[in-house]
Formats: sequence, C-alpha cells, structure tokens
Amino acid sequence: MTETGMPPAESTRLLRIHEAAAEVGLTARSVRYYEEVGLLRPARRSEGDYRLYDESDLERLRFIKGLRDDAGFSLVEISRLLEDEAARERDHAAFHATADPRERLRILRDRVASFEQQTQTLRTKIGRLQAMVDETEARRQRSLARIAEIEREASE
Amino acid sequence: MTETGMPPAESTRLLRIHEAAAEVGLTARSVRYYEEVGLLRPARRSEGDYRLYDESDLERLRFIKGLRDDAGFSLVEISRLLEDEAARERDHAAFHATADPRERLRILRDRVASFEQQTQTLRTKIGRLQAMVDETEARRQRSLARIAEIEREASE
DNA sequence: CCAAACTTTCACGTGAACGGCAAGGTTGGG
DNA sequence: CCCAACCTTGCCGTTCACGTGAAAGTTTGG
Repeated sequence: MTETGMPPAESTRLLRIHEAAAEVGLTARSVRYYEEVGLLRPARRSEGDYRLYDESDLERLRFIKGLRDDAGFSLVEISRLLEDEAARERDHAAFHATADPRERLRILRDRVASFEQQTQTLRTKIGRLQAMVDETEARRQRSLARIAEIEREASE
Repeated sequence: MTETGMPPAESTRLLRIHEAAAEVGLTARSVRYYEEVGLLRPARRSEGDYRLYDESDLERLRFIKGLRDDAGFSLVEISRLLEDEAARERDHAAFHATADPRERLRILRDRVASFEQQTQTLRTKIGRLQAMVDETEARRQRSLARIAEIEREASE
C-alpha cells in the first residue's frame, strides 16, 4: 500500500488563514475582516471549522491588497470594483451551465464590458496622478530655467 | 480723498477659513485639522485671530487634496511628500536672502532634486496601477479570444 | 493520547480623519 | 452702536480598518 495516504492530490493545496495571509502579505485579522464586510465570500471550512484557502482565494486577496496599497482605494471602493468581479464569477458558472453558443456569447460580452469598466476606473486614477506629475515637472522646469539664467549671467 | 481706503491693494485677497476651504473643495474642519497635524504651517491671523489664507495657501491645500483624493495617500504619506515642499519654501526664503550666485545655484539644484523625488514617488504609484490595468487588459483579451473562438465554431 | 500550536467567535480597544456642538469673541452692514 | 453671521478653542462622537485579548475548540508531532 504505497499509494493510499494522499487525499486525491487535491486541485491545489489548501492553506489556513495565517499561511494564506502571510502568503499575500496581509494579517489573519484583515482576511477575516474582509470576509466580515463581504469583500470575500465565506471561505471553505475544514472538519473543525478552520478556514481554508486555495490559489484562487489568494489571487483575490492579492487583488484586494493591490487595490488597497497600490491604488489607495478604500474598502468600499474596492467592494464596488469587486462587485463586477463577483458578477463575472456568476457569469462563469452560468457560462458552464449552458451549451447554447448565443447565451455563451452574451455572457462573454458582459465580461468584456466589465473588464473595460474596471480599466476605465483605474485609468481615471492614473490620469489624475499623471496630472500631478506634469505639474511637478513644470515646476522643475521653471527651476531649471532659472539655473540656466543664473549660469548665463555668471558667464558674462 | 478718493483713494485712501484701500489697504495697500494687498498682494492677493485674503480668505477666511470657510471661503478658502470652499474654494479648494475641503471643509473648514479639515483645514484646521491639517494645520493641527502639521501639514500646514499656522495660518496668518487677522486682528481678531481669524485665520487668513492667500493664493499660495490655496495652492498648497489643492495639492494636499489632490494627494488625498486622487492619489489616495494618507496624511502621513502626504506629510512626507510635503516635507520636501517645506524644505523648498525654506530654500525659497534663503534664495532671496542671498545674492551670491553660487549659493543661489545650490538652492535651485536642491529644489530640482526635490521635484524629481516627488515625481518618482508618484510614478511608482502610476506604475503599480498600470500593472493592474495590464492584467485586466489581459483578461479582457482572453475573453475576446473565446468570443472569437465561439463565433468561428458557429460559422462552420 | 497528550501538549503545543493553531484556530474559532465575541468583544472591546485604537489611531486616523474628521463631524458637530458649546461657549465665547469678531466683523461688517445698517 | 447693534445684531446677524462669521470665527475661535475645546472636547466629545463617529466611521473605517483593523489590533488585541479571552475563552473555547482543533490539529499534529512525539
């Protein structure tokens, strides 16, 4: 009996909350909190009610952390962005539930629209940041101009 | 005596806190708070101790609001970015205090370095947002590919 | 099978970023 | 000079995003 012990070599390895949190750079408390406020659907549970996370959960956590830290979105804003994500997941299920190509096309087109909405939100933010960069650049240029001026005067 | 009443036709008109706040889209409470935590140097005061703001104060407030709302920086982060700004202002004073071209050049070069630091911080943030856009774009592309696939199958 | 290490829920605590109110002083038009 | 409409400094309240126990149950290596 050399090959009996392994539970079906599961899809992906399941992590408990501290492992999962560490993996994506969060704390267990944050992860529970995100579930509490509805950013995450309730996680799967072990026999003894421990939360278990798979790779797709980690991806979602990374996405949330990215929006929070990198983009500076509030959890409410993230929640709005993730509603689209949730809709996409529902669509994903619906997609596999039907074999009708017309229906499948409709679902996919919705997904595309949803992605476009998301990039739009992000690009708006990028645009505002870029405006600030431009302004700072302009001020830098003015300083450079004054430097040049002084150097010109000095060389006369 | 037709031209006596005007107090020196001041540099720029001075606004009281509510006017100034409204002008830049903040609340008076926030402005006082920003002063309290050191984001703003204490404002000038009127005879009766009312805070008075000029155009340069408004610029600073707009800058803070931009970092807060557009960039999503915390006040602590903004504070760090504004330390540079404060240094620039000190330099500005020092600049006008000296007539030595060599000294003036040094001050201006510091300013330029400070601006470059600031754009660097903002660009880092833009980069992270761009990465998220790219990822979303990639997912959109995959959906488009599947749409094309289904349409191809349908046309056979 | 037992102890150490992890987990659960519940509940209260905390720092950031203000909101709102009270009790007073200031300004400016009439 | 007066009064309505502003402002001042406290100071307590609130929301968000968690931190930090406490008390109890679960997992796992030895």
